[in-house]
Amino acid sequence: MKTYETVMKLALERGFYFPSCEIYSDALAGFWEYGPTGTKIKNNFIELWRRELLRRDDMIEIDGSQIMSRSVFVASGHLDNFTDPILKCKNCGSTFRADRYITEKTGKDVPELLSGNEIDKLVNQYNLKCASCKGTFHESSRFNMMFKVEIGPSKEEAYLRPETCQTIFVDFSRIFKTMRGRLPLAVAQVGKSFRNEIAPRQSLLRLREFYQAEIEVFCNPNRLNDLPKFEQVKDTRLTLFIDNSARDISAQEAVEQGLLPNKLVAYYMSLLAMFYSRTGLSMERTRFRKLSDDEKAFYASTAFDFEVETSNGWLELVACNYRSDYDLSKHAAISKQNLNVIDPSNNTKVLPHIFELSMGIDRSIYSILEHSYYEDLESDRVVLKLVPQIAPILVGIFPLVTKDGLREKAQEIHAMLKLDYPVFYDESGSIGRRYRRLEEVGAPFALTIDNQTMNDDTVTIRYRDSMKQERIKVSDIAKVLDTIIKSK
RNA sequence: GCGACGGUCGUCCAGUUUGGUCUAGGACAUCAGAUUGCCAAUCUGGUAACCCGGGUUCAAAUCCCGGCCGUCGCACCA
Repeated sequence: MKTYETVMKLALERGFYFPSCEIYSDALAGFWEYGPTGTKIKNNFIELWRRELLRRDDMIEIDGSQIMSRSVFVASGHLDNFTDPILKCKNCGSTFRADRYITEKTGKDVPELLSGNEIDKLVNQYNLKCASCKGTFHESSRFNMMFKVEIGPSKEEAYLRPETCQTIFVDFSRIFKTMRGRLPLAVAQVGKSFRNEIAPRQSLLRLREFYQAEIEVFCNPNRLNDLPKFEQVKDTRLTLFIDNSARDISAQEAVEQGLLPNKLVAYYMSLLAMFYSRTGLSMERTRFRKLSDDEKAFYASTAFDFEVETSNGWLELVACNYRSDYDLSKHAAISKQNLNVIDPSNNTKVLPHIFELSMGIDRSIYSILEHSYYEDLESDRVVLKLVPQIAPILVGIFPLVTKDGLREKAQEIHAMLKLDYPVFYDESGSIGRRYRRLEEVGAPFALTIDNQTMNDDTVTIRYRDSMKQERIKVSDIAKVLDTIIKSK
């Protein structure tokens, strides 16, 4: 059974990921490290993302700061909207989201942005008590999910970014000019974001410090259906989950039937689906779920979550948000910069709208591991069926025995390949044991150097999933590996 | 953040009820040597742990208190 526990166990045993600072007893929840194997998988995932999304669509990529000034988050709305009013019980310490709690108890609609004084007044007026123990509340306070940092000796107020996209927004003007941009322009970034989660849980699934890969598509809102390259993806099958029912539909039909608002949104959602299908996720266990109004982020006008089914239920991997001009208009207003650009197709000035694909990398890695985990009961083995592009090791190189010159021959082949391919040399233990160890970390191939190698310069290549073996020439190894890696 | 339960080698578990025999044991994994040589073979030897801090006691893995972490439930999830 592929469960969270079995994947977690493998991750700990094989160095995929593990808790941060674990040798100290005051290690904090919500922080995890990628070990050597996990780092390779993560890097491979990001490289595949670059290949299948950025290069395919000629996107540009930046790498921005993680600490950003206060004004950025005034403009983005995070200082207001990212802050929850909290009621804390004096007696048992239970905390409640103040606005929702008051609404729930009194039936009154309470705006989220109510001041602390007004909240305390309502609490007194209705004589609200703690739901757990009937205790009285402290004065209401605010909890901000952003990590605040102090810069320099004057302790200038700044924040760790809670989403990577803000750097793309604030850099937009310069990027557009220096890169001779034209709408639609997709700008991508991979990096860390930070959120002070109240209850981080389940290792990579809810972290306080986590990786995002975000793509922000700047577009002319009047030309969302003027997108010739949509032709390339119009037949892509998408699973749309709307109003509690799933439908499998082509990108073109989805636009025609109004399930997706326009070609631009459909185009990028199609690219995203194509990318994930290459990571080894089981696509029949994924869907784009349309968010209802009360689920949407405060900046989104249309929102789909790309979700994957795991042993814990459906998990959000990617937020696909049509953010309209929310971000650029706010940044333009607060920074007093003009962020309009010219659309040369009709020489009009526009403030671009933004459609974003905001991917959670850590969750994606976990989901790929879980979907790849396979217990082969017949052969009594655990196999991680990672695709070659994601696997931390592409091929293991094993001398069948260490005598008769086989060790030296194997080391020679290893040296020949190691600069160009992720290979792994191993001569310890029986050959079967080495195969087992290799497939447990998802390596799809093994090359075995045997006595015949010494006579005719061929090796066996063993396929992880079928356990079948073939002989290939040593001089052909690179060609065979290239074919595998570069397969479409 | 609240509540319940839990935390012992890399992993899984025994030991805690009833403090002493625990100098903490086993299995798997791992390392070295021997032997074998195409699917986790065998033998020998080794490395390796009581979450942290305080308390009770002649004596603490074991009892008590606090912290941290984990699982689950509630709440939260921009």
